[in-house]
Amino acid sequence: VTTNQPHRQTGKARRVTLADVAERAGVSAQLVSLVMRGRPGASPANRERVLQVARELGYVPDARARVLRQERTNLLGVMFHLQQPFHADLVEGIYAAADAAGYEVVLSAVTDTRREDRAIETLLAERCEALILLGPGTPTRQLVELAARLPVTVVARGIADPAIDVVRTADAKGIQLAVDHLAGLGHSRIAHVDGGDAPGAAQRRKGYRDAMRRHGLTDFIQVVPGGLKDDDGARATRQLLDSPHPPTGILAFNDRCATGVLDALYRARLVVPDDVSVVGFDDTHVAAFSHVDLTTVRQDAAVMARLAVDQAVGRLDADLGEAGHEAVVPPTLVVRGTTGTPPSPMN
Amino acid sequence: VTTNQPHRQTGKARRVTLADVAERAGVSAQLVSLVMRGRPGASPANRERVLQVARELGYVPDARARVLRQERTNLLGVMFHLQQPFHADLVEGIYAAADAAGYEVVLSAVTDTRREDRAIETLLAERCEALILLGPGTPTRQLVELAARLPVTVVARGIADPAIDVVRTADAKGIQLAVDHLAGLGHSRIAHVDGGDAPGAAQRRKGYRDAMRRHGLTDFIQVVPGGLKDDDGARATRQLLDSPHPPTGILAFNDRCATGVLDALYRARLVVPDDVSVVGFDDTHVAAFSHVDLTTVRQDAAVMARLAVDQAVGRLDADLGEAGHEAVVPPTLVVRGTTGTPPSPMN
DNA sequence: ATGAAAGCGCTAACAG
DNA sequence: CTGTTAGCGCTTTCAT
Repeated sequence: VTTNQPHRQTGKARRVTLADVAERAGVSAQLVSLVMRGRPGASPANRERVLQVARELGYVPDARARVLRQERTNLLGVMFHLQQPFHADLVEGIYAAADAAGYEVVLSAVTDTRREDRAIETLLAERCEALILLGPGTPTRQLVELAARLPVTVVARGIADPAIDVVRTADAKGIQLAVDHLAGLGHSRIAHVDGGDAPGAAQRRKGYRDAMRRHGLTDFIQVVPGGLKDDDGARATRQLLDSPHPPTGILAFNDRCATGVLDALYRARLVVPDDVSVVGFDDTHVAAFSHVDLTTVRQDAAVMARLAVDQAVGRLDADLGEAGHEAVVPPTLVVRGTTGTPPSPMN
Repeated sequence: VTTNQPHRQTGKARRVTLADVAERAGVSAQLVSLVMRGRPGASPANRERVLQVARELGYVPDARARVLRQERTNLLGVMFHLQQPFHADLVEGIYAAADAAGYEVVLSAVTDTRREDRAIETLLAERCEALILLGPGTPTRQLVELAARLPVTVVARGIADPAIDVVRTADAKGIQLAVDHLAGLGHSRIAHVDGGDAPGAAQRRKGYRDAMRRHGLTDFIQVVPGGLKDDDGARATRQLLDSPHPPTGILAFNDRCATGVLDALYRARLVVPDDVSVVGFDDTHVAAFSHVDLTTVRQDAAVMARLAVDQAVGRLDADLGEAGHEAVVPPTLVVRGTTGTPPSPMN
């Protein structure tokens, strides 16, 4: 039934409450509460009647009052970075997993003008029972303090503290896959444009060095300072091209960095993959863009999201004990069009 | 002060309340409330003392209880699509603008598994005073019903109903800029890969046709069915290349569609912009990726975000009257590397 | 400048 | 199956 009031109400318009529904339906408030939550304890006739009236009145239960009253809030707080495509994939998975576990998700974004501490504070104020932090840059010390208040799961960043649960990709393993792939194609001069102090960067550097050694390519190890953005990749690549023996293969810290690498190569009139092969990391949809067609190391967002929710819910519902849990998700290599055999097979 | 309890509390651990702070500080709860909100009415000594105790106890005010009690909630609900980069830009701007206007932002994402109606319902349950919906696909009829309950601002989709406020880019104007640009370079065969029934698609189609006529290119008008994704652009492009007189310029519905266009051209061994020029729409950071280097029509997310917040807040705080407001933001053309003079200047 | 009392909308615990 | 009572943590109103 459409209400025919003046169609713009003021912000102060009174909300339809549970009591309104009860009165109109001629039952107690308690009964309405049960019906709205889909709990047993109401006769079919009454249930039907209540739902009918609620619909008529446009009643929407007040989530805030509900949470205030309940012992448990069933709220999972998620902090994410708005400008990271990979976080969008994770949040999507978290919504699904939380739903399945019977939890609500409260989102709090980090932007240029809204820092992580602010985002976390909001989540605490909203009475979240546990926090899932995506790629936090907050110092470990502060995260540990936070974990003394409520369960904290960190995703996509390794934290070596037992107070905190972690879900991360096996970064070293991922970059090893990339090295194996290029070495298998016959590449020797394989360079790594790193991620500085970004989450996972240290592990990827180490994984790169180890893999190179395993392939007997110790002498060709070359790590240049990069970063998370395309500019970083482009800058690093120009530096690589200036060296006496430029690499025939480049492993970028992430996909975005890799696009910068591709651009710098392109501008230097080099052909990918004929002259130089390039591998990214993440498999964001940028990589899948057919125009970019980037060979990359794929992180499985859906699995990571589910594991993060499992850990948080596990702390809340079951008793996972005191020790911190670390879930390491194996990455996979997605071979696309930016990798091939090196120009001269024998160096 | 670090608490030295067993470091993982259970989910049922009691929260620190305002009353706890009051007791510990030896003052009334009311006084603590004033101090925490930074309102006048407390002596400097007491204020200092309360803040000190609050910090010691790790007290965080309960946003839900606060909202429940207050007449006004000062909450702005924002629905956005998690997988749309342009929405991320908008949300970022909305956070900033809301902050400046003294409002809190409640985020509700739309994903593959979480539909728009669910996202909106959550926002209502959270007691948001007004809603800002980014690129909603929800039928106009339902949006109008919603607007009978609370102020609704729709961003990036034109709604022709006075009940709803709208902020949108001047889509027709944007595509006209693109046509002007290509025509100015000497192009005649300029085709448009459209967006079907996506928000703004109809306006862009019309803008394209009008602009072509103005340039005396009526005979060259060619609209092919496209879509929002790169696959759509690639498919449409293959269709264009099959025609007897393929275009020398292609206007894609958006940046992502344009990357598909670029890919199809590339695979057909055509050189951009020497053989064909391509223009996108949105100026998402994909476009700015130096590797893609796409000439595109830029929508100003920051301005649109501020206008959306202004409209919502205007409805709440001031009285903007009953009429729906429509803010149309002028787009700008960003010329990059995918456009140039056509292969044969004449014809 | 400070305190006491009431109540926001809801659900938990109990009584019928 | 239904109704009553109390109270979640906070802010408002009124009194001091």
